Amino acid sequence: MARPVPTAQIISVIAGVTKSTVSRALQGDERISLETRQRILKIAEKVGYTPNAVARSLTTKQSGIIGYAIGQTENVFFQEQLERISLIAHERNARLMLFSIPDGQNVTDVLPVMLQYRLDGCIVIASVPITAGAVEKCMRYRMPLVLLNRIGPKTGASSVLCDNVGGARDIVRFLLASDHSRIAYIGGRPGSAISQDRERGMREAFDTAGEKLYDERVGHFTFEGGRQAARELMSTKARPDAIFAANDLMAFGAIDAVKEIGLRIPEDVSVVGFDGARAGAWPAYNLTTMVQPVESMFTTAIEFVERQRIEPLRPPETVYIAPQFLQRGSSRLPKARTPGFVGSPEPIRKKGR
Amino acid sequence: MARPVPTAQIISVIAGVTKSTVSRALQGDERISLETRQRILKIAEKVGYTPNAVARSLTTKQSGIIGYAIGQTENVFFQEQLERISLIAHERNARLMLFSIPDGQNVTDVLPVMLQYRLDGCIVIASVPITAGAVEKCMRYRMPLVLLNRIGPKTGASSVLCDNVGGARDIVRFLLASDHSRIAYIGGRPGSAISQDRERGMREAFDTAGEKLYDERVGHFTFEGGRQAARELMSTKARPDAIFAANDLMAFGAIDAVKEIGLRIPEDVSVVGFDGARAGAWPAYNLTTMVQPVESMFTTAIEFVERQRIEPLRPPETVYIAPQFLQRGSSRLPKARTPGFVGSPEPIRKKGR
DNA sequence: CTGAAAGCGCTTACAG
DNA sequence: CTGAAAGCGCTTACAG
Repeated sequence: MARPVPTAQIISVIAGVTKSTVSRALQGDERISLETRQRILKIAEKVGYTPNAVARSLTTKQSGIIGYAIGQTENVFFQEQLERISLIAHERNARLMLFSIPDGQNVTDVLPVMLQYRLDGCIVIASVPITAGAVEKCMRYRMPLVLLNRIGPKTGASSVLCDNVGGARDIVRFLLASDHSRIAYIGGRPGSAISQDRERGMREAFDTAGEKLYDERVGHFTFEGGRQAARELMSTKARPDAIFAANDLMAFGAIDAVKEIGLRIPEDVSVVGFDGARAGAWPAYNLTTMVQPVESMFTTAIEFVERQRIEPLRPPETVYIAPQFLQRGSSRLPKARTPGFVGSPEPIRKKGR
Repeated sequence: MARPVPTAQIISVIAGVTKSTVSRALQGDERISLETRQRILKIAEKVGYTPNAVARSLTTKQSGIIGYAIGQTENVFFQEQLERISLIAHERNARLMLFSIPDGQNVTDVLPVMLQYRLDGCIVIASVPITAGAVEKCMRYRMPLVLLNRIGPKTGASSVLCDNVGGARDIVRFLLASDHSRIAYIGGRPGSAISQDRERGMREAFDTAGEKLYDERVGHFTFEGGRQAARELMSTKARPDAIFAANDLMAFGAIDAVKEIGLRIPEDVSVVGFDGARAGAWPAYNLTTMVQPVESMFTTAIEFVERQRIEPLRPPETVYIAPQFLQRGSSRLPKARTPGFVGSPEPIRKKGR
């Protein structure tokens, strides 16, 4: 009943070999005779042996655990993806340890715990503040750090970004190509890197096209922010005929605001977001958006952790991955197919900027 | 530059004591003289020492890690809460290791990994299937198992549940008290425990009141299911004047369906959900709902893990925690305040049923 | 093909 | 008040 949890030691006794042999056999080491290996496997199976990962970690100096730091943000996009992300990690033989950073705190506050567990690395989403000191400490402890959607302070951390600049640019190009002439923009949190990148892409697209942004507001990436912004935008005499919100959450708020005023989407105004949040698929929103390539972003992040672990002197890397345009019903179709605009570019990767 | 990660060993050398003393000093052991303790603390600080939790786990046989198994469900309610949940865990000095169970798999499929890490326990949300075999294996490995929102197979796992029966009952009572006479119900996934509990509460309330359920459909807990169900319900000659959906996601779908038909909420029909999902706060939904007491549910789950670890022979426990009614705009107000209905019961706990 | 030994970095009875 | 020693359950050069 209360029999002890089986160890390699007891298997070795049963098999009449040493635990070295058991350890090797369990790892499928070819140097152990097939006969012995099979015998040991069988015994392990029978006693219900499960290797102790803690002990293994101690000797191999690999925990097999990657930290994943999420922030207390209202924009739950990356939380929505968590099951996917966790699955991707497990497929790559990594476990995810979750760290939730409360508002007002930053990575430094949980760093001690991360370090204690000797994590193989840590992935930090954009909404979590990080300091140069934290990056340095991670380097000292050789814990690879991968930042999502932003470049870190000091060059000690790798970065995996959605191509926010390019994505925003494509959205504006799409809106222009679909005969919108009064395009308004709702920006995110002014300080944030994502916000700045998306805004830059947006402006570049207008410049390139020789067109002008019609109006703009700041929505702080929140639902209410987007709602309020849209309310203001739509209350002018000559209303915009398109709203590009820097994230989906604000776009949802904007759509609700537009409907509250009694206007129709997309007949009176097109609304486009950025992210690919779930609720965008709901009929109430049916949101045209630029989908972040979560799958490849996360796979890449884990690869970065892995590489850095194997090759500690390898310099940190940065990669941009193209988002995918998803056209739904919240935006007007182009009157005529404009060959200039490519709807859904292949998700290509580009190094550097 | 490439200086090694400091250990208790090197601190002991610097301090001129043994590592036993260092270990004790760092734990604040009163038996070590204050002078020595402070000296060691200072040195630890200076060299940037971080204890190795892996090594500690090996000796203490406590990993400090709790598994958290989530399913591949469309209903992201518990995913939305993940940052809260992770925070609660950290506050109680536990780390969360995430396990994502793909559709069609169950806990058994990830159990080996959970066991390998010698988790202090594992919390499993209701959407993840679990077998009696898995429960047994956890017991053999003395890994406490806590099930959320359902009772496990065999009595080897503890359970923490939202009082789904009582919550559903209160919703029906509320609807009856607010002068609805044709109340329809959209059920969840027929096989699921949550679904059955909520349905039972619903029926009990009608029986007790001597009233009858007007109509019903099955929505499988999905957005589309709720939408389709509502579409059908509302296309009858004498439409329901209230819809109670067994979860918020279906309620969202139902609301969209109702609006698509051109009807108003709550004037033409009240819609009430169950869960307390974020989107319920958005103006598009503004959903009256029964909020699951996530905070206390999770705190309790961690406490259960903790207790069972300390006292392995302690029998598994089951607790029901009252949800909290949240009235928003999707439901009609009672014509007259009915003293019979208590809107927001205090979140009380009751043992057993 | 297998074993004996050392070691990973801690903690904790047992002494003194 | 502190130390010497054993042990947690593995892995992995080094031998043979």
